[in-house]
Amino acid sequence: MFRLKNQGGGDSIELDMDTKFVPSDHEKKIYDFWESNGYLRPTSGEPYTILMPPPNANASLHAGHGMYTIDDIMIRFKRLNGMASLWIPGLDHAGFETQYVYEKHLAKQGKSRFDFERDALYKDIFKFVKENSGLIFEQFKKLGFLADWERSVFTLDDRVVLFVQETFKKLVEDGFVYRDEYIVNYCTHDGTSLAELEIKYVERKDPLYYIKYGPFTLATVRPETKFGDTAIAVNPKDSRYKQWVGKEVEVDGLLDKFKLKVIADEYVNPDFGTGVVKVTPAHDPNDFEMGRRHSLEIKQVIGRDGRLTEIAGPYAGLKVRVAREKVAHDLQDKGLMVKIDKEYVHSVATCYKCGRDLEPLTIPNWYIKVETLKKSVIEAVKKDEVKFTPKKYKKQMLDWLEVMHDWPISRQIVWGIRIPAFYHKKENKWTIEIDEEKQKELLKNPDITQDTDTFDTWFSSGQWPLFTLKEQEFKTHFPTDFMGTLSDILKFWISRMILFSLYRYDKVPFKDVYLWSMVADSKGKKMSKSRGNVVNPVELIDKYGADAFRASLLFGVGQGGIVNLAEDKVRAMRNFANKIWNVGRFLLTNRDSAPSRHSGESSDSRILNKKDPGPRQTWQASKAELDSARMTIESLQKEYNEVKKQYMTDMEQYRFSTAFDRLYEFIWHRFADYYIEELKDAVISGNIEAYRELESVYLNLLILFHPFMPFVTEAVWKEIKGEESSILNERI
RNA sequence: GCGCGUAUAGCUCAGUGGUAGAGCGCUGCAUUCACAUUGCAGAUGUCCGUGGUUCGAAUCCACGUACGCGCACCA
Repeated sequence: MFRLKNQGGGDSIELDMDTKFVPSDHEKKIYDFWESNGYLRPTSGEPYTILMPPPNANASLHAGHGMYTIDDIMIRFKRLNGMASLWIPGLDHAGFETQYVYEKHLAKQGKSRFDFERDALYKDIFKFVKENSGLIFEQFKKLGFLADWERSVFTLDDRVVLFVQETFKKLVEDGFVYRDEYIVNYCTHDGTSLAELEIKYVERKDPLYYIKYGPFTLATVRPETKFGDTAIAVNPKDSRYKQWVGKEVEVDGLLDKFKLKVIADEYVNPDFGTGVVKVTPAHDPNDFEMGRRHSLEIKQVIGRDGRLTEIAGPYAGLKVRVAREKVAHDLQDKGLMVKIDKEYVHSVATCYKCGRDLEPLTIPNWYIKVETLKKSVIEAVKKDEVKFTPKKYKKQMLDWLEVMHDWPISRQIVWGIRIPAFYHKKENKWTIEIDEEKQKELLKNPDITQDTDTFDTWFSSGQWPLFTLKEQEFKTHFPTDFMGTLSDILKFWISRMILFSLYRYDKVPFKDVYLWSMVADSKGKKMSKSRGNVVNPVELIDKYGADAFRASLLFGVGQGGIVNLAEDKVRAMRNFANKIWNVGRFLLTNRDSAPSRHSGESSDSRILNKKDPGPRQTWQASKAELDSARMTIESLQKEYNEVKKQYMTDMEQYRFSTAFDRLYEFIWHRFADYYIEELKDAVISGNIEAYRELESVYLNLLILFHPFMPFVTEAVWKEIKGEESSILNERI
């Protein structure tokens, strides 16, 4: 720490500023200062609003979260530009994710969620989440984030739940929701269906069985589903099979002989396998579609438990995988197996969470019809009402919107917002009721039950911008200004936020979307536990300081997207923070060499008041030396102005890395290495003009640089301007 | 298969129609000086390949190759 110690008569001033910037000596203290002095909340001025992408409530900081720094940079930058920056944080209940974590927690105690009643389980998870939440905000504070924590919104807050249910009700009333037996990808392990986006496809080698099927031979990887076949399909243009189309053929199954209709459908690729497909509408999405087109019966062979149903006769109760091998074996025994292609590579739908194969099953689900709703989203994106940075995401968004299908929003889990749909057994109809009193009233009728499913998490978080602001703020703060978030949730989240916002408020939720990419290891490889390359940001922050960590996410980062987090880089940034600190130290040391000091004036105004002519200059210098110093000063001024101009452009265009690199280069290699060295002799021997110029440019640089490295800039600012001052009160 | 992007020093990446750049790493020198978390100097490159446009291409264009991402398909 730096202190001016007035000893004795007060004339001898001793400098006591550490030769090194030690982050831990400053960061906590500075953050507390910001927090207790209201710097987390907006000042007066034009509103600038960012809604923080809500992290999972029970999450703790991982490297990817570091990129929230971008949002903080914008908040600080705009504040320094005189705007009323408001950053509203929040937490997401993250339905499936969190329940998954909780179930692992239960498993450790030898329990499973099936041991609990619905309400008890919900309460337990709620407690679990409450106990584990808040940690991430503390870590965000370590990173210096200037968010208004008191306004934090949790996606299970009462008013949020109500709002989300309201949206559902409105969607139902407007005819955008339907309930249907529909084929979904179901994880039999996690016990829930997943949306298209949550599926992870993996390439895998599986045997492709060529089996005899009536007069045909056909290829399948899933012989065990044959008990659910309700047709055989060929391509209508396939001359080989034309004679069979529309006829029934007798098939010798494993259990008995049965008759199947042969249908013609464009879906069938005549070049694949034998050009003949068995149609199992209950267990294959494409077959399901074909089944719809041809009004085929749906026969469930696999249950939600992942085991074969009684339709499978002797195979009933077997798990899918076991059944497959047994069926294949038995087919072979009966001479129905033509050949097995063991080299067949295909991609398999797996659960993104647990990695197990998903079972396409038919399950009743609430669906949102997106055909009409997405039109306005496409239009808004095309018209740049929402702008994307980097630009490539606009195209990606539009491409995806084109193929966006109806969205199944029911999840068979407890942790989430329960769907406010009530079923009348006798009348066989559904009622949507969001009023709690009326819900109780309904449930008094023994023939009425509430749907046990909850909404897909993205159904609620997709409405994030609609329930984070206060009612009256919609006039002044909406659309919000900036949405900085991870690129991999572009489709999950960004698209839905725009959709819901346009649906309910007829406005886009934000003007700019900035997508940062994955934070990877030093080699650009994705961090993963299995790879063992996961970097814990907290350790880096403790070791090198928050500023260094933040800066390392910006320094030398290309537009390609991947951010390499390398300890070397963090260390280099720590060194840079130290450089900034030491420039301040140099200036303070020499503040007192300026001989123009007179007792009645504070040191601040003496040095910083440019109007002060410094009349008592006793410095003796040759004219040549003076001229040389003056020329250097002019050149510094010019160079600084140019740097500032480019900085402003970079910042407005969200080229954070470029802005940072430029300042880094200028501060270190021009300002410190060149200008200070050039003017050093003059300063030391008392040329106050040179001193003032250096200090003035330095202070301005601190302001420009503050959004990137908030702590060190504030720390030096306080050294120079006093403990109670803050760089956040300055304007660029 | 379709679309998008990337390819530059040992590593990670900037960059520009006219002499090839940074950080880290490496080599040498300096040091009572704000900073050794420092400074100065230095070495290191078929700027992915091929062809084209041009007075001139690492830069623009085409094709190819490799990698990354998105989408679709996957019986």
